[in-house]
Amino acid sequence: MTTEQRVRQAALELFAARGFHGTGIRDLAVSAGLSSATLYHYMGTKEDLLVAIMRESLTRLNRAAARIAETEDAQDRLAKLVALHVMTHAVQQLETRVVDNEMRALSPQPRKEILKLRDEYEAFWQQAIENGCAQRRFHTNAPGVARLALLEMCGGISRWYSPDGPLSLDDIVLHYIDMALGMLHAQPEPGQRVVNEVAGLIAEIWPQ
Amino acid sequence: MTTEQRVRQAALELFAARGFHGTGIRDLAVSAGLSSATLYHYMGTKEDLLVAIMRESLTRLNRAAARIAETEDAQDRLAKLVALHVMTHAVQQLETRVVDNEMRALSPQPRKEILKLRDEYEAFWQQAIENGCAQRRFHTNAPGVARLALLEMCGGISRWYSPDGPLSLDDIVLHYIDMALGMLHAQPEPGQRVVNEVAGLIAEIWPQ
DNA sequence: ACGGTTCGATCGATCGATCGATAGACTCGA
DNA sequence: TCGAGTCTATCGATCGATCGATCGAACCGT
Repeated sequence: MTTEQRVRQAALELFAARGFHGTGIRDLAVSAGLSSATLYHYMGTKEDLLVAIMRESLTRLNRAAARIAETEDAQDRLAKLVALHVMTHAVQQLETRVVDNEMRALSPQPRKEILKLRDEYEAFWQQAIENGCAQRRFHTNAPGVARLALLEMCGGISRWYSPDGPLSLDDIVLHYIDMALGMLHAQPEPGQRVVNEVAGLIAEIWPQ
Repeated sequence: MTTEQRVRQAALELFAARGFHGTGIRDLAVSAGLSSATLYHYMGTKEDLLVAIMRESLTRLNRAAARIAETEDAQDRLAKLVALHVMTHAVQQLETRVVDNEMRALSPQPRKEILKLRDEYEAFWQQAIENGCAQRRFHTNAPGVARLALLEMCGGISRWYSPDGPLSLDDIVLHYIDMALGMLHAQPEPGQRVVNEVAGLIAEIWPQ
């Protein structure tokens, strides 16, 4: 791992655990194994570091969502979005926690950029829900409320998921798909096929 | 409004908007219309202020949930919990944002106390869900996952609700009840009666 | 000897918290 | 009624610590 990656990783862990304002430059330095001065050889300001973390996370999410948006079948498409959101919020837990909680720490200019990326992502959900409603596969009078409720429900997993829990991530994802389709009064969806597909997509977009 | 209440209100607004670590003593003082020294005549440490806000919010929530727990009918009981959670997270938006986001700012001792209150509250949900499953009114293989998903879904409203939105709060609550029962594959529940009941309960426990 | 890395020392600003002082309101014995 | 003593509320000044950030000098592989 390069030094820059170590800095990034340290920032990710500390921002997720203590928040942006709760993390000092010296904390970052200790965690990355550098002096606080050397830190500045690899990054700009502390805020630049935060923005870079958020930008990368949201950009990848959007890339994945754009691929999923090609799916024709309404249930499949929503199920894939749910799987993507739940799996990334579980596995890329630190990134998503930072994205979801530290938006307010951004100054106006970067905030605008990051908000645009987030809105772009939410639009994929809105389209998927409205598409399903138009096809009479989903039934809700308030697709906007449904979108917000779905996103909060699926994203919340980043607050509690642990790989050591009693259920496998696949099982959890299947439950979420079931609950999401239930929320929209849609026919249930077998699911495991969808989970496998999305897992492949994630492996492609979040390489290691 | 007493000075102490003004301090509390200023802290509530600033902690919710900028976070605990993002709020300085001098910010609090300006917002409360006092000098930073006078602030300490009305409060202990900054953390004491945070703990007091969290404790009051969670204590009230538990008092309301305990009353709802007396409800026999499973659908009614869950619908009431949903209504309570959604309405408080919408109306007492600042309090609930602070409770949900600033837990990590607490030092170990107060955190223990606050976590206990939160666990107490979540137990009411767990019991309501398991009770419904035992009566074959709800259908899920993972009541624990359902509880977490429901709480995140219902609590997320504190991130976006505004009284100026297109839907009335009552309508939103009805949608949430519908979605929650859908998630558990339960029979739908008329609902408005439940909303009115819970609104009365809230008015009793959060007086103004 | 050169360029990419590293760091100790330090900058001015701000942090949470405390100090002593002061002004006013109330209490109570003379 | 007066004055001494007490209590509450308030603030300017300031404490030591830490904040984010910068500097010049030293290090090191080539």
